Amino acid sequence: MLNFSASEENYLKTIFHLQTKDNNVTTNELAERLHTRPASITDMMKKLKTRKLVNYQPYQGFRLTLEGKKAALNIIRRHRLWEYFLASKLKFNWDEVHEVAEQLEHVSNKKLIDKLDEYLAYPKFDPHGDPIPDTHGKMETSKQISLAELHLNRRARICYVANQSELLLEHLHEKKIKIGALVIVKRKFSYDDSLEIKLDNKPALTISGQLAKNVFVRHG
Amino acid sequence: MLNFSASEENYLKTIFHLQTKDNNVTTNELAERLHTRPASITDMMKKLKTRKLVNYQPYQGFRLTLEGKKAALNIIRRHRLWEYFLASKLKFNWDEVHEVAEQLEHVSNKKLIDKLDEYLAYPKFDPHGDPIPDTHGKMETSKQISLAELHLNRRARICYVANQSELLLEHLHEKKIKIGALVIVKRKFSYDDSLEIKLDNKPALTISGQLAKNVFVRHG
DNA sequence: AAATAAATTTAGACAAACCTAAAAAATAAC
DNA sequence: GTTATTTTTTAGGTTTGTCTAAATTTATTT
Ligand SMILES: [Mn+2]
Ligand SMILES: [Mn+2]
Ligand SMILES: [Mn+2]
Ligand SMILES: [Mn+2]
Repeated sequence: MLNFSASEENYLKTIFHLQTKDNNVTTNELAERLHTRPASITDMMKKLKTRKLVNYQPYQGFRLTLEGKKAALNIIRRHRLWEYFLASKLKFNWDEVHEVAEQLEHVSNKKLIDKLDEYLAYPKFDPHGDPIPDTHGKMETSKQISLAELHLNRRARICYVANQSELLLEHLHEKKIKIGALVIVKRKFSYDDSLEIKLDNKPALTISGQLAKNVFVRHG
Repeated sequence: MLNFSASEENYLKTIFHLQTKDNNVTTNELAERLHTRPASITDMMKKLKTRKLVNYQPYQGFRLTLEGKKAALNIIRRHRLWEYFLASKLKFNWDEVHEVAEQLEHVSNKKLIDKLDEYLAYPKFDPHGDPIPDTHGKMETSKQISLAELHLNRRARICYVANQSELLLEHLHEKKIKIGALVIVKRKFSYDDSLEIKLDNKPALTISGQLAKNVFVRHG
């Protein structure tokens, strides 16, 4: 595994998070996410291309090569292991760990990370409910469950919406419920199966049992 | 506490280690220690001077201001706490921790370090026997003892030589025993009070009881 | 299909932290 | 007290990663 600068690592990691099966990442998208200017993205893409970490053709966007993906998973592994350490050992709140892990993830020493993993007893998920890649880049693809099935106080992420009718999508928009949001079920009312949930740590809101059955999450 | 770049932190820390009560640090000395060129040192001293972290007059060498010393102690605190963590929690060997701590020390987040300190139960010495500064920069000034008094297998550092006769100094030179070296007593022979010691983890050597009584160390 | 707008790339600069080679100052040797 | 040596500084470059402004390409409107 080669060595990357902190900047290169942040680019690789962020491209990984933005790219999907069928869509390349665009220059503006990445610039916004990294709080830099589009010109800087182009500069770095040229560099990462010569290092064979991204596939990139001018004006066509870019995506990680296999090499690039391996590197990104390694950085994500470090980030999430440190987040787990901060929460479980140092008693940080789960919403304070990200900022610190952003720095710790760039300390590159394989033995350090593997020993940390061992010390933490090989955790499978970070404090946000995101899966932690192992040494080989493999990670849990926790099965999807509906919000109705999610246990109380377990963090999960919204990943899918079933039965995507106009009305349902509109309703989700109203309630500001989005794919990728962090969700915690705080109370369950068996009277009508309604739920009190928290989204991205914002004030609680109540949703109907019907809605809960159509919103799917991963890891709870 | 202001924010420093990793480079600035390395300069500050190293000046702290090199400066003594009466001697300023010289350009060449620092360049050699940091594996850079003298010209780079001059560049950085100008910069640190404008930031009021060092006192520096061209050609006169330099030393830390009070501000600079405070900053340096903070970096040393981080370095040694991480070394302690790596050795005590992650089961690194004591001679592997320094390299990793060189990277971790630059992660600057006060809460992280204070929580780490708490988690480690406020250790007073790092795995090399060097004292760990507390939040205010205070640290143990472990009392000096002679090598003859040092317990078996306890790490200590040579800090002083009593009765500095020509012969003694020459003898120390022969045996390559230097101030600052890490020393561990591996065996004690009561027959003649001679000791078998290890210096800086190199092959063991034997020294006489007379020599041991005149070489002083801190922390065992 | 032309015109307009948006996205992206290029050109040219800049700061941080290095470097080499030359000049200047301080020390040491005659 | 000159001369020679060592130390330090200055001058001028380089690399990495950023930026702004202008040019170019692609996408969207009419
Ligand atoms: Mn995170
Ligand atoms: Mn992150
Ligand atoms: Mn160390
Ligand atoms: Mn140490």
